[in-house]
Amino acid sequence: MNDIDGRPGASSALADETIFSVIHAAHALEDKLEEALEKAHLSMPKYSVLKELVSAGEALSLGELASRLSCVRSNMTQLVDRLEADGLVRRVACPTDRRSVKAEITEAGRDRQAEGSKEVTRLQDAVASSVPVEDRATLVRLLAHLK
Amino acid sequence: MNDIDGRPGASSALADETIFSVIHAAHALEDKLEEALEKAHLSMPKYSVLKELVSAGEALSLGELASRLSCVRSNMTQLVDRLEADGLVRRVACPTDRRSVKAEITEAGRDRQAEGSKEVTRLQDAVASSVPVEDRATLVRLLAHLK
DNA sequence: TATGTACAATTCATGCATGAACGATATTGA
DNA sequence: TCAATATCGTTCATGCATGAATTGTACATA
Repeated sequence: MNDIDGRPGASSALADETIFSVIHAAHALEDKLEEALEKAHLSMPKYSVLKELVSAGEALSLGELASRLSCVRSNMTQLVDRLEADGLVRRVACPTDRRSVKAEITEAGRDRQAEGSKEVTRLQDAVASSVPVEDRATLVRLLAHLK
Repeated sequence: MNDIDGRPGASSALADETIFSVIHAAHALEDKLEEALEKAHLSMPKYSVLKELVSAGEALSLGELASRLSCVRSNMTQLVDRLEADGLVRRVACPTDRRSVKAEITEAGRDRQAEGSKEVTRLQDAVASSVPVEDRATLVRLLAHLK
């Protein structure tokens, strides 16, 4: 006796506003993440770039970075501008393709990424442990589903 | 035998990147929503304001709108600027408090909100029906949890 | 009543995201 | 070889979000 309004699809305790609820919940999570990273003086986009550079283990072109972080190139241009101003990254010319510019992480960048990572891990643990054990498998499944 | 890395909290198939997965999934959902609303020539923030005004059934002060949509006032100032430029809303002076400005929806605004609502409902149904029946209760529970 | 405090909206600076237009360089194919 | 085409990064215009500073108004109380 759910599906009160009789619309097909809106059944079984899935409210009319589920989409907004999910988005809202994610935003709340995002805010927590931003808050945690702030302790390391980093924003999420900046942290993502540093993390990518560290895990790649080498300098990456701006286009490659944009592609890996799923954003447009012009965004990466600005982001790297800011990271460069912070001294966390530096632009280096690509020797094999003169159109391309690579972003190389600096020592300061490495340090900041490590600090950020600590904070992220802390939050990660807190959030993970707040998810009821019996719901974890479902969460993972839902996530895979909504890809 | 989960919890491979042995960190407390990071257990039972909850990967190290769960936070990012959730945020990423929500962003994907958000993109779909933006895409749907685009058919009604609306952005999510604009739609939210119109929806709030319709459901309130009366003009609301910018501060009230900001508070209901959980954003800062300066943001609402700009948003209403754009909505006003679109002819979907109009500013009216508050008779009882000369500091306050109310946003009143126009006829065009009402129409657009209705169009947007149709698109949102369509997407809502599609998403809802893509969530496995046996996972729905859990989803609702998780959402309530992450409030 | 005058004054200090609280509150409303705005403006400004900044960050982050997009897409269009552009110049420089690579690559392809006639 | 050289003209068309594709790709790379940048710039610019725009939207949306924040917080700080400002202006105008309301209100409490000394």
